[in-house]
Amino acid sequence: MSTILDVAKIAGVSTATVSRVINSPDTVREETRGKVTRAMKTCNYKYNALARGFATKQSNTIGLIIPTINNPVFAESTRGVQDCANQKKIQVILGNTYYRYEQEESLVETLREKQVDGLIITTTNPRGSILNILLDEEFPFVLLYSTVKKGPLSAVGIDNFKGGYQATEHLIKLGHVRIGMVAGIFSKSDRSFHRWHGYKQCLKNYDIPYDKNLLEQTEYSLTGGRDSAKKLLFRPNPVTAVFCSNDYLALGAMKGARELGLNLPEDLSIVGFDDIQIASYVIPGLTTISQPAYKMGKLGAELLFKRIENQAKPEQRMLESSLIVRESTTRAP
Amino acid sequence: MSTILDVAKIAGVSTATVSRVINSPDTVREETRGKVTRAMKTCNYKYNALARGFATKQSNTIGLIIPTINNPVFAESTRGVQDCANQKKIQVILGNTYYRYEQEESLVETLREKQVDGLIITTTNPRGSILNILLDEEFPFVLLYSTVKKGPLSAVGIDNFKGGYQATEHLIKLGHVRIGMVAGIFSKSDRSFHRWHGYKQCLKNYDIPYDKNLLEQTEYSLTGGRDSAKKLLFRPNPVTAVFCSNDYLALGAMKGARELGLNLPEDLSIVGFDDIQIASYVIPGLTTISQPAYKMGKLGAELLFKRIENQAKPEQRMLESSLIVRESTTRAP
DNA sequence: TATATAAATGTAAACGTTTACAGAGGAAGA
DNA sequence: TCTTCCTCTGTAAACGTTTACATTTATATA
Repeated sequence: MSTILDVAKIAGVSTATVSRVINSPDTVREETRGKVTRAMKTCNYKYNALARGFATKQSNTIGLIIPTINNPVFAESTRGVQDCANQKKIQVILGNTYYRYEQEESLVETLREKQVDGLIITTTNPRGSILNILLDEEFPFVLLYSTVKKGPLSAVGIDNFKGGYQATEHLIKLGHVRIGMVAGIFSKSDRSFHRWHGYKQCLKNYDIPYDKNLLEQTEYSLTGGRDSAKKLLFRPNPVTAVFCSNDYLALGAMKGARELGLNLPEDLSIVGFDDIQIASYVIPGLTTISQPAYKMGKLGAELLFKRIENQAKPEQRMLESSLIVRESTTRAP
Repeated sequence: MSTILDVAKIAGVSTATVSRVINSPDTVREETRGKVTRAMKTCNYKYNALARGFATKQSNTIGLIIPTINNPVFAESTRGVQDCANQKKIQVILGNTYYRYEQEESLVETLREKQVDGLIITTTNPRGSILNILLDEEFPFVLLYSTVKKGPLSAVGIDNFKGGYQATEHLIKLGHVRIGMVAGIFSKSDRSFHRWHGYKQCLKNYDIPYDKNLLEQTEYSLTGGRDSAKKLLFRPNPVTAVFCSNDYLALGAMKGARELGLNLPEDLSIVGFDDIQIASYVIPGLTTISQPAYKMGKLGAELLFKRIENQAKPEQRMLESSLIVRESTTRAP
């Protein structure tokens, strides 16, 4: 592989000049520039961005840490991050934690060793120690799908409490009283925890006693949703509605209910969370809380770059989420 | 940030020794090793993998190029690649082409500048020039979801022709004659092209005349599937069954059919392709051709690493795909 | 104890850029 | 003509590792 030095020799200039035609062409005389570009062609020169990164201490690479790319919501925000980064000629290294905090820690470490310029993290545990370490060492990062609303760190998220509240209120207004919730494992997803809080608070505000037997916690998966829904339907005095902490759980719940011979939505109303694309294509269409995943990723990336570039102040951004009513919810029997 | 040199000074050894405790601890005396590790702690040493990459010309990074992470199939194989890579302490940089070949070319270039050790590509155009360039320059890469069956390049894929054939045969055996196909744009997806060939060949083998009006080509999306299905249903002498080139199209087609008031599967049988997770959770369950996406990613990565490590011979691997019959297909009316 | 061998460590160059600084040359102003 | 100021280019050090080779130290053998 040829280097800048080879090019320089062929063109009869110094390496500095070659570097300049690459990085700031306007500072070199047109004639010289021509010589250099021609020399590049003749020796089939390939730029070495790694060497540049080494020299400048800027890798032009960021790390993106998410629970799992399998979840369409995270896939969507990943696109947002990538699209924003690629515009700036920055690459993104992707890592899945599978909702395991140790994995998150080790990813952060590896990515920092790789000298990423910054990190975008959908954390599994906002009170974990890595975030503090990153803060202490003033390493640029921003939280995605964040539940933190203030403090010295950059974050973008939605109001999960409100989302949970809205979902529950919608069901209550349809006359439901036995409202179950299928949630993620709280220790693995703070978001789920906040949604549950919204659910609880809403019940309280409408004078419906909270029944802890109507909470099922499970892995974020279709099967998890299916099995949990079945459990809730087997309880004495079973639920007539469930609020699921995400759409995959909700889709699973639909399946579970049908496997028990129920008609949807007459026998069971279901609300999801996320508004993934497929939610509107399923029958009955899934009522859900929509959150702007792509935008979240894009905004997160923008925030990060601002932070990397001008040491901007950390800020938290709350995006709008909203209830989308489709056919999976109906009046209580 | 402290460097190996700082550590060396504190520990009273040379940088070579420090490097050795990092890379081959067993070659340094236990006592020295102790001194060094302690020195690392005291100055909070952080390893610089970028510098290493620069020195060794091995970035321990690979590039993964896919059409779009939005498609669950590609998300799944991305996981396969990542899981395999991370085991080897290798990171993966992800890039989406959005089915645009120029984007693919530019991604390859950028990633190579970043000195990735190899590439895994789900190409949009197997006859494009980049592949040949990569081959010429002996750059390690492997094709995923590949349609090439022989030649000097590494590739893993399934038999798309056979898949298309099986899907069609299934419909024919159910008595369908007016069988439409909703495919991707052939110039953007060779896979779709091969599936269509399988479809055509099968019709021929069963003496059903091929009607070019029953082919709809569209973007790979839910909306694309919906709109195309509607078009096919509005044809004179409309279809009683459609074979869709992927599950998203099929899910879209379901929606389209229902929007026209049809009952599924009685009025329209639908076959998809991919067997994405949601396919079995939808009502009616989607009959589809399953392909082992995770395995494909994993195998692709393994092949790549073998190639990087021991200059192994290129090889093509064909994985098994199979027809999964669910409820979305039934006898012709 | 002397020698041969093996194990542990050090020396210094190399990897391919960038960039602060210096220098050359030319134009413009006095 | 001399000075000043630009514009363009060159020089050389720096970035943080690795690694071939040389050297020292320890161990085994006679």
